[in-house]
Amino acid sequence: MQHIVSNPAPPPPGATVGAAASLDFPRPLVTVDVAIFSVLQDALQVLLVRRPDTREEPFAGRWALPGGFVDVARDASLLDCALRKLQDKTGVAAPYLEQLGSWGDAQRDPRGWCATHAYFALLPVTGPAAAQDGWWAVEDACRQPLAFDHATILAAALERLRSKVEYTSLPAFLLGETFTLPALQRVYELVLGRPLDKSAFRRRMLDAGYLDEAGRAGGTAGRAAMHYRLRDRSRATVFPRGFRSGE
Amino acid sequence: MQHIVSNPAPPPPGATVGAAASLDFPRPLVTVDVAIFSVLQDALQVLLVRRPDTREEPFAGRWALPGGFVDVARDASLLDCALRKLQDKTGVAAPYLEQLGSWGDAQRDPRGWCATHAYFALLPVTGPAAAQDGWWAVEDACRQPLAFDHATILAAALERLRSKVEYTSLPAFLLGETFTLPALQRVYELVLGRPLDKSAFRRRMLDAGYLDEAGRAGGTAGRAAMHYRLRDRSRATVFPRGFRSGE
DNA sequence: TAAATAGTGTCTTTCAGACAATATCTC
DNA sequence: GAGATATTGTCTGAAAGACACTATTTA
Repeated sequence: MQHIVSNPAPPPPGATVGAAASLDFPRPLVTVDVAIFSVLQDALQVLLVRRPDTREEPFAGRWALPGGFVDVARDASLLDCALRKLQDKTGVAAPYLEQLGSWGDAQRDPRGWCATHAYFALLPVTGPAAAQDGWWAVEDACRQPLAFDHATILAAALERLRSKVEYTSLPAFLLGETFTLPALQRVYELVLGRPLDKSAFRRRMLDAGYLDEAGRAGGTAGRAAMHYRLRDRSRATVFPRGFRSGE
Repeated sequence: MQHIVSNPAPPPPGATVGAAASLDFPRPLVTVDVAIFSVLQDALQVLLVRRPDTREEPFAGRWALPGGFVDVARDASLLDCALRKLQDKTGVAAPYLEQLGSWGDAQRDPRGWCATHAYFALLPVTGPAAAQDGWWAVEDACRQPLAFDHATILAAALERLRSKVEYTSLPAFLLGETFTLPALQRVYELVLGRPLDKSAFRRRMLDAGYLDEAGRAGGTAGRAAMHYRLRDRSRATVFPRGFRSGE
């Protein structure tokens, strides 16, 4: 049961030459899409873009996740492609970025068989970028009719995010360089949609040993909170258990 | 998820059909690979295939994960493509199959920019299929030099499997239609590489409520064990906690 | 009846949630 | 000092590991 792949068909765009006769078959379209999350106005938000409004574009004028075709000349890898999209839309170079999954079939894009590679990114948004439109509270974004199967992808991204927030340090990537434990707890609560116990929360974060103290800062009313910073921004910390074990 | 299905024309390779001028650019190669796991001879094994030994094939003669190009004419989706590969190699139609991730860059395939979509499958192997060569104990397979970046993919598959075995019912898909709790525990131990406590294990499995009794059967020495069957073969069960919480 | 394997009971430890108490900040 | 917020301490209940015990089968 050896499986020889050779499918005599019209030459693909960009087909190579020489001995590569067996590569002469139709290739799917290849795209990357990114679900970019942040916390703005005390809510979890996602960045959407409008599809170009030209006649020949599919889903013209619809809202969509940022993304587009892989450019084999510019993108060294799928990850690089995702980083490029992210840089284009947000100016952020190195956020938390994780591969979510792939969706590929003959139907999802009217232009032909297309496989998309979805990533999700977490980043803090500050200053003018926060005013940029395109930020949607996630509940609103989910109610919106999105281009392609982006509603499915967004739902999967949210599900993954909410699931991982139960047992990882992911929410820390939604905050800036330093942050307080109460602020972090608030983000956890926003994503999870339920309140957490203060004492248990602190124990969890501190015992995990993934935070470094970064000085005390005042400013608001009440006692000044200790600031912390991530010991390692390159990866999330996995806690030994999730919140509220059973239930 | 309203989804406009209109596929006006097959991907025009090189052609400029109507307004589709923007599709006229080089496309990556698109493949699917599957890490197929089973338990044979009291060990976790993975199925490898030999790359064709012809001169013009990359990695000729090397061992590799089963896989190959997506065939846009035959495969309705990436998942269908994975199922086809699986059917070809094992004859099994509906095993546990999960998407693992994508690896795509300009370097991994000498034939050009290539994105692969990796899946992993769990299935029981019985009768003659067990004699088929290509089954490798996972430790041996990992030591083998594999084609492409399949060593990376196999390592990721193993990591995912081992990680999920800590808190899901995945190992049950490595066994046949019915099985005993001692047999199931043995599979957990094989995958995890450490012994588990009998009492705690049974409590866990039974409390999760994902098993149905399937009659008692004797045969071997000692007391006859109760057989069980999965209540729902379409999805794995997630336990509220993992084994040995901290540590 | 002995050996082998399946299945149960119960004690202990661990740890997360609840919640009360204390500390420190601004005004 | 009052109000607001941060931080700590202690109790309690649930659940997993440890391990000894009981049950049922074959030889």
